[in-house]
Amino acid sequence: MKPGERIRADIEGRIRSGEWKPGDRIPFEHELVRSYGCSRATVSKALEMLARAGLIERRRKAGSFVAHPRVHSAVLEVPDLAKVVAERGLAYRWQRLKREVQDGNVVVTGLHHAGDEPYCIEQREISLAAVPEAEAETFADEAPGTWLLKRVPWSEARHRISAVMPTAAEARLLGIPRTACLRIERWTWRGGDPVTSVSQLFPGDRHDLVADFAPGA
Amino acid sequence: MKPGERIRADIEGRIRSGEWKPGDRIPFEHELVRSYGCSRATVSKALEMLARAGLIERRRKAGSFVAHPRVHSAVLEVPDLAKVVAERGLAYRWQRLKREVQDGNVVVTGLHHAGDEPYCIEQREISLAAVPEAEAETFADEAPGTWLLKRVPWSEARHRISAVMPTAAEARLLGIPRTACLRIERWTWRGGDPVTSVSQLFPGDRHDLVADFAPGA
DNA sequence: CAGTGGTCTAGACCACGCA
DNA sequence: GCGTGGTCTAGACCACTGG
Repeated sequence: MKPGERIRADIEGRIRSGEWKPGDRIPFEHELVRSYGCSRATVSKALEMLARAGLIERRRKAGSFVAHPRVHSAVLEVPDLAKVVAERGLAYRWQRLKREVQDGNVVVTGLHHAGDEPYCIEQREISLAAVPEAEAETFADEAPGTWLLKRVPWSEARHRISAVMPTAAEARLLGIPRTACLRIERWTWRGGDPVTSVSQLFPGDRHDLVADFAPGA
Repeated sequence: MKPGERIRADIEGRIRSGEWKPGDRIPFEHELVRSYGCSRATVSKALEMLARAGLIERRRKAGSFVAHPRVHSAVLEVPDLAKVVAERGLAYRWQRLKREVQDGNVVVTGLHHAGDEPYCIEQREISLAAVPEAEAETFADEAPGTWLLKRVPWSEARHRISAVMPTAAEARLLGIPRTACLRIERWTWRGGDPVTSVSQLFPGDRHDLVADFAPGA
């Protein structure tokens, strides 16, 4: 095992095992340099990785300390619907219901189907200022999310997840009684300018979100 | 500005602006060493930070490339309920409803209140194998989540978020009609051994989850 | 098999923050 | 002040992998 990796694994193990508890100071860099017989850059890099992973906090003059666990944070994956449906072994289909232009946005409404059943109602706005090519696009055959993925580079996003009752019209579209639905809203910007926003509505019994959290992994 | 930071900001800017698109190769390390007039370690560290942030991918022999954006991932914060309630300017209160021991687990059911209204039903199991001190704890005055935070070191967790209809009994406890609720379930392990699991049920109109995503931030 | 990134050494100066 | 981590230089060897 490489020296840096060994140092990192050693310390991480002592933290995860509980041998070193939140708040404890871990050895100074120069002490680790001596005990592991390697250069300071190597030790420093190992500690930096642990700090990035959130396992330790580093303070000048004071040293490095085992961090107190964050209350709870997790990486939430909001995957491509076509992929989710395919992984369940069902046929995926996009059905556009409406497309119009309003206030400089293309507004598209449609249904994602899994097998023969409706799976999600999507309402999306795309800013023509940010994505002028959207003007010429019908979104009849391809969901706007999939289309956008190919064109839009890196961006920032905010998600909001809530539980709502569907309106009568929404329940009819989804082919379900008026029962709890999961709503995922997402707003996307690039450089502060809005790119797109989307609201997706899922029958509560057919969709959920899973988020894993393994610090340092 | 420090050299490493400048290199990083430069490249990040070109990616975020769209000047360098997903799939584009960025200059080799040795080219950046020449053009910025600094050491390879500095360049390497800057690129490594960008790689960790997910903005670039590095491949031996081939070079470093602007990454294709992940479909959607976001950091979901699942904060302490007492804190959430306090931030809304409401009084927080925990009310234990039941505590029993079953199959080596302490099972606690209770209500989180915001102001004078019920805010969340919590059902929790705590493994006595992982947390033996829980045996002596009544959880009458302190919610088990808060209590655990102080005692349990680093752990892994999985979250599941779904929309459900409350049972009649749940609706009565929450003081709401039978309308959509958000359910958050969380399973926690340490070193592969289960520590605790919890199911929280919120009235859909009183709680939602927000997750931000700014790659590299 | 040549060139890339991955990792390492052995030094150095600096900025911060506690005393 | 002074010791800590933060950052940097100028080298070096190695492992992987694409051409």
